[in-house]
Amino acid sequence: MKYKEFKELDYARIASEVLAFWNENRIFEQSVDSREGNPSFTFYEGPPSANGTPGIHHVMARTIKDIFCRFKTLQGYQVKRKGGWDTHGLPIELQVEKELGIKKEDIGKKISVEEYNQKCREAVMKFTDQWNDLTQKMGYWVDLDNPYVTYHTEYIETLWYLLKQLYDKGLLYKGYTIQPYSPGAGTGLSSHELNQPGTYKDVKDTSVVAQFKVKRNDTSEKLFTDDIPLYFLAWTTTPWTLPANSALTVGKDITYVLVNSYNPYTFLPGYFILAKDLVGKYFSEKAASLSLSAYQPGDKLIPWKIVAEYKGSDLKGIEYEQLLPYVQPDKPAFRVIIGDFVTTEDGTGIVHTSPTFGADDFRVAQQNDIPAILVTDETGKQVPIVDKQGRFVKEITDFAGMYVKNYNGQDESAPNYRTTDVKISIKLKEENKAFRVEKYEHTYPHCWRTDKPVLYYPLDSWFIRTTAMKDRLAELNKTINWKPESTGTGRFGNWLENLVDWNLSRSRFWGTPLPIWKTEDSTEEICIGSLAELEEKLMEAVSHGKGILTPEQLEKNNLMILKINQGQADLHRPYVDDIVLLSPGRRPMYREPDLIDVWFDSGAMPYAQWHYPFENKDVFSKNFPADFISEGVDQTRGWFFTLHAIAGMLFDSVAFKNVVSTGLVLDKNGEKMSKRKGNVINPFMALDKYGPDAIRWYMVVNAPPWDNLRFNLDGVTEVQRKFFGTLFNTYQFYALYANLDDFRVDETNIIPVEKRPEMDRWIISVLQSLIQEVEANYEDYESTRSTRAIQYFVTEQLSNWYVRLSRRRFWKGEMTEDKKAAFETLHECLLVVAQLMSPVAPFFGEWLYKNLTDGIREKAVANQTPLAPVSVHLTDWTEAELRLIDKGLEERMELAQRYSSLVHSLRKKHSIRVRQPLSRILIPVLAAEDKGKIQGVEGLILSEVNIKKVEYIDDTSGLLVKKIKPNFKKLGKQFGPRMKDVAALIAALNQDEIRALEKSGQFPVTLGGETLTLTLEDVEIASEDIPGWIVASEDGLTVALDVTITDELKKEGIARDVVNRVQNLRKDMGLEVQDKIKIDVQLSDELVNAAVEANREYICTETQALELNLRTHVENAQPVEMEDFVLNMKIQAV
RNA sequence: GGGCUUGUAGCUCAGGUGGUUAGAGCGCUACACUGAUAAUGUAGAGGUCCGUGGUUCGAGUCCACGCAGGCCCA
Repeated sequence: MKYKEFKELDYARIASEVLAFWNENRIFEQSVDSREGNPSFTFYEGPPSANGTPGIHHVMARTIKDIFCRFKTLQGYQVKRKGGWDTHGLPIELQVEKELGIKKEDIGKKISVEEYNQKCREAVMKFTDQWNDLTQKMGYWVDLDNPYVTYHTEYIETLWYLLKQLYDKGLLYKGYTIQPYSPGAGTGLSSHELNQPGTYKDVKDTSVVAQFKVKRNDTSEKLFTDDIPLYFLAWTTTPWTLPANSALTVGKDITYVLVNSYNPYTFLPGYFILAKDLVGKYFSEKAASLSLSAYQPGDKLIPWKIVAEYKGSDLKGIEYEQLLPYVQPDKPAFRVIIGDFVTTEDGTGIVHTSPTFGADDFRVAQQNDIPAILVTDETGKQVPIVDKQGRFVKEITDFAGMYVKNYNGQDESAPNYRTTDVKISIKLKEENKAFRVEKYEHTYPHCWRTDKPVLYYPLDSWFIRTTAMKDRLAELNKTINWKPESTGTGRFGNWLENLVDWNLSRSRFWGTPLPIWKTEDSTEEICIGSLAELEEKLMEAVSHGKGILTPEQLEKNNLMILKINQGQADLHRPYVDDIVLLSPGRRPMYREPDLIDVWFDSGAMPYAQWHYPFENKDVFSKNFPADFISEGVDQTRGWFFTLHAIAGMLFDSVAFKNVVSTGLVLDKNGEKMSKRKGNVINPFMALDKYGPDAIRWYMVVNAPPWDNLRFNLDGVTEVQRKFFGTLFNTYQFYALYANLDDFRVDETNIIPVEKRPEMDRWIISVLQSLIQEVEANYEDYESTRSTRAIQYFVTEQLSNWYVRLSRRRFWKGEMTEDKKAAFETLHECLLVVAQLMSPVAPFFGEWLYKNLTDGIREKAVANQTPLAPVSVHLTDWTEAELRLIDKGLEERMELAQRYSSLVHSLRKKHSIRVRQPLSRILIPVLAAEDKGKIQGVEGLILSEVNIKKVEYIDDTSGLLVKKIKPNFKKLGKQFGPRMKDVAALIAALNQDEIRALEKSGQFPVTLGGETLTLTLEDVEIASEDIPGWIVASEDGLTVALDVTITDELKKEGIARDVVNRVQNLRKDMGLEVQDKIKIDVQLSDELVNAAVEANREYICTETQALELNLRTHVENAQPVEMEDFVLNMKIQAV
């Protein structure tokens, strides 16, 4: 059986053939099954949502996932990869709304919740086919036959189990969150709704700089100098929130000043505290020089003076008197706290903080244990001082019942119309509590349905008390290996440090319902943790509920019991909403209407994918935590966090040990891909046109995966040409000559590496180093470094050096030991490359492996050798054989490459073509060992650059001109500031002095009267010149070339030219490599004739010519352009 | 506004712990080489290493402050 040869490299064909092979032989399944009993390597698949079409960035993310799973499989681990689908959530709901042409409030009215959810269920798997197609075509191995699906009842049951665990630990509670709220519409607004065009409008609001009077006590005493009162100045554009003030927030590093002046409305004296940068806004420059004591009430210019300066951190903890004391909080409040959101852009640098009416305020208050100002409503609930219609509650006596904004449609143009903000401002002015009141124009969000300003308002929500476990979560995070590290320590770590409770509630329809039932007065509640528990409670409700529950409720409960028994329970809305349970006090309990955040769904996949703990306990325990996960960096606070939080809180464990967060895929100009810009790259087109391997390889080799990738199809073409093209050609070369010789590698009869020629030992040595490097980098999740190393090896070392210099060995003569060694060496290199590359380029790696080994499979199977597996993905990782690494040899080969390059450059400079042989080069050697090294590769250099011999010249020849340079690294440390002088001294040494230094190893110099002894280590000496020769020199290597062309050399050059032209003619005639020919040359001038005559044998062997005749006239001869003449010749096949 | 991140040739990227001519590939120009090659070699053109300060004998590299892009969050 011959090695397969190919006309051209057809990426798409390779991909489709290999894919068919995998599917037919279930290679993926085998790659998992064949590792049964081995240690497992656990990977978690972050579930994609199949309601959208996959993009090119999914190819990126999945390539990274695939690489390490395949690599670990090669290493012998069993790597199960359960696929999954994320099926709940807002994007799906919005898409369905759009399809049906309805809005959120229509659900339950125009369409029943039941029908609506049915639509969502259908929509969510809409593009599953496309996703499966992509998975196949890109070669992503993941188990899609048994995926986990987040809307399945088993999945939800596990979620309920987990929620109940949290509930029982006291980590699930109901509280407030600040959300945009429209009193007019009576509903909260999602960020999506807030981003509708036209919601942000320019409005003029009354803004107030309020005076908060400092309480004089131990903490604040340092600020006082006399008995004049001190005030914090804080600015707000929403004066109606001032009765709800419970703290003032300052910036830690902002500078504040204490200004002595007077209130412009009451003319009373005071010290005012505000940010230094903003003094000019409130105190006139013209008044700065006026005397404070000369001030008369009513004066236009109010004198002022800065008397002290503080950092924000100095002010922390200082207490002040409540500004509008209508409602008292239940905990200590009214003090200065530190917040990261304070600026000195506008206002006073001190932020009025009311936890009920601002998200920042709420968060910073929570972090500092500042209570909100709340009142108790008629049902006994704690509520804010503004009700859901937008009116002040009765406790705000002076303003009770007033709308904080114009929500009741008052005529604003009426002559005595005053906004509530204005009324509050007047009160503050009168009470010496306002320092400035003015209109302020700014943009503010408005409800897109009512056109009224939005309020930021606290709404009921369920929270997971992540703050309770904050420290533990941060600690666990430190044990995770993040790639890149900064995402873990910075983006994720910093965020964990400032963690707030996880708001779990969503007021939607399609999602996992919160399994909590409550009595109407909230005094009794229950959290359900399993179907069994639900059934038990249902039975209880049914058997004791007569007369308490309505007949309809009882019937629905019965229906649910039936469904549970039939294994057909649907835990979605509206069915769960129909369930009414009984409390221990025998009162009806209704479900809390919220759904949970979809991120909880996906964060719970380690447990829910196995329906833990109801099933698969053993599978779970073997596969938790994950060894490896990978997703986009935008998941840091999404999936990465929810995985981490749930595992940390419930299992006191990390959820994953290694994580690669990938960057974004941008277009070639670094812009985000978007349909609008039309710069989106269709992944299916890209995979079809360029093949999956080139796309995958490009994505990895181009830049580390955590950097953003500028996806440029030209780059893919380059990878095709440069890497795959070269590798393909190298294989083709091997196949061509192996087939000619009918050669086949026999694993049981291989020439030991030690017995192969130096060239072979070199590439084998380099290959072992490559294996080490690639393995270490894969281990470290540095796939980019692995691919770069492989690419360098293939293009530079294997193809461009080993094959290029070894070609003759492959096509010359009969099968000899040397030829066999060459075949075996090249085979070995290609085989290892096939395996090393296979995690990244799984199709091409497979193709290469099979082409190299299919012909010897039977024998390999019979002998149970390493090549027995039918697929590269079933092979065992090739271990680097350290004994085969010969660093000395690698170093020598590098010398050969560098010297060759230098000689090439000399030839170029003097326009002497490489086919023209030259007699000699001179290489200066300063040390005997250098000479030895070069001699080892002398032959290679000579044949590469077409030179007859090397002559070495050493120091004693006296021919060398040397250059000396200080060793800055060493001397710099020693001499520091005097380094420049030392450098000058060294540069000034003459040839004799350098020689003296070299000879004795030391040389005295004087620096500023001090005698120093220079040693050889203090300097670098190189020979740079040989007088009278043409010389090239680079990085310490020097070579000189003798450019004399004797007649003899000239003739040889002509002969080589003849060979070249004959070869070209053969090619043109379409002859095969092994075809024999006959050459007739028409006599020409004497030199040419002599050249052909003298090199007859050489020409014949090179060109496979059986005879070469010089004739005075050749019929039908072809004129052939030579260097500086035309030769007529004829070639015939024989 | 905050956290993280990026900025080096026309393009894509390398440049441990600071050390004296800042590199590679692609692209461009010219010449050469080639019986595996869609390759390859040599040379040329192409750099304010984002800017400004600082530390240092010495900064692409360290520090500070900016500028510009990106992501996440407000």
